[in-house]
Amino acid sequence: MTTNGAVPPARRRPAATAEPESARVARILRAQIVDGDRAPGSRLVERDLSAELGVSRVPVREALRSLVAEGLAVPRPNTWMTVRVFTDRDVDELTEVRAALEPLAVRRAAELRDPAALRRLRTSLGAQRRASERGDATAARRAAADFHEALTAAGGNTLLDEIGALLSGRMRWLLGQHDDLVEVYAEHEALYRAIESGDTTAAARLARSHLRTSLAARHRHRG
Amino acid sequence: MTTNGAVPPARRRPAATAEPESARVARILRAQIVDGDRAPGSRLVERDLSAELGVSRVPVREALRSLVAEGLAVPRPNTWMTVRVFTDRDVDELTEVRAALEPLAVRRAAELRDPAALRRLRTSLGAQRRASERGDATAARRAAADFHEALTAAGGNTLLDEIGALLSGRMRWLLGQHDDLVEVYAEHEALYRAIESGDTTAAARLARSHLRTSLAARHRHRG
DNA sequence: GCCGGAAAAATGGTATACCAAAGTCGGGTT
DNA sequence: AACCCGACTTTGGTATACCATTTTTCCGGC
Repeated sequence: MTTNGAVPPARRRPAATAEPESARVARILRAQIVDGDRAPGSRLVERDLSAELGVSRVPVREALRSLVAEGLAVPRPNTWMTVRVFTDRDVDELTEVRAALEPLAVRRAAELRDPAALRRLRTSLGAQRRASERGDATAARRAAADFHEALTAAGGNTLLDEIGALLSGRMRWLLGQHDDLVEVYAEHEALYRAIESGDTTAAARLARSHLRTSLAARHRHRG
Repeated sequence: MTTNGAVPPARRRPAATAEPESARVARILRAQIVDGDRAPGSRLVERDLSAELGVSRVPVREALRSLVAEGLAVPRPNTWMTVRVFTDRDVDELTEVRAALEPLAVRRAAELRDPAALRRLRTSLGAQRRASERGDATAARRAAADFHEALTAAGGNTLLDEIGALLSGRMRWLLGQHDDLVEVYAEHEALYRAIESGDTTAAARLARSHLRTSLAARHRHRG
């Protein structure tokens, strides 16, 4: 049911297979979900997605599993999955977990001050600044999410980073909910400076206040 | 290459399919790994496992993905996975994360005091007591791990519970490393009592000291 | 005997086709 | 209008085949 109706044995990727199809599919679907192209609650049907993306069911299955793990898709036994509908409670839970983990990661980052990690932080920070200056909300959100991922990575704790990956999808969705990009940027920059200067106390404190700010922004937006 | 050499079209599950095969396979492999039946570093080959467990490659793949997510298997691009070899650093990282999350879960559990959650805690606690009294180390470890999972669930935070599931495999492995079951049981019991009585402060404090104890036990064991 | 590289085997990734069980949905009945 | 039942849909599973890459084996040169 792919696009071929005449090609005999089918000649696929003639070149390098750097990234597995499943990863590519996951990336596409993830982007569509966090960008709102796929409405919360809408169906995610394996066969349909296979046809849409021109791959077989196998990689689609794998991709959907990943999305479930990231909390972006909700499976129901023997039926189609749906795009997750986030509730206020989900946000509260995410905030609670972030409040426990981010100060930890940030403190360790300020202790380590790993050059490569700092560089990565600077890169996403710069992208975020440029994007928010030219009013590109999507790019700014993406960069802000990148910054958060760079942050958990900078803590040097692989496990913490793994959990960060688990939270990544939710974070990107959350970032998509409020649009005070300038405020977010300012706080990220302050956070970066505290880390760069090795001020562990200030870094942890800023991480906590950053969390309060985003929570306040959300409440403001929802009345 | 399965086990059939004569069975014509193959007759599968004739009965209820309550649990997906992939989940069953994952459960089997997980148990084998944490119980040490599969040596750290040993190969996990899809085709071989398919044949061994009498299922096709698909559910085996899914199961292996789960194990990777739980940190019990390590994938290498385009080749077989291996059973994870845990290092001291892995333990330190796990401890760091647990130190951030468990006091949180335990404090919330003491606030909520949900009857069903308390019941579940009591159940695993009782199983742990009985197992350690009769010297059944494997059962005691299993019960101790169950207790920990019940603990994260008792916090009422779904996301926290999800992360708990992610750490579950590592936790079970870690529990398998030290054998002072009686000490672990005593601390779990104290923790339970603090939660049941709603003493949030004591609960959080006990969670932290429990962590210190298990870390000390490990150092003792490794000189 | 040892080393390095070519050939062979192993292995994951993907595609197709089918089947059975469970869930969904719509229409008819009361 | 609520309910029940049957047809359709969809997932989960199995079997088979093929390719590309990696791993292993083995053989000849040094």
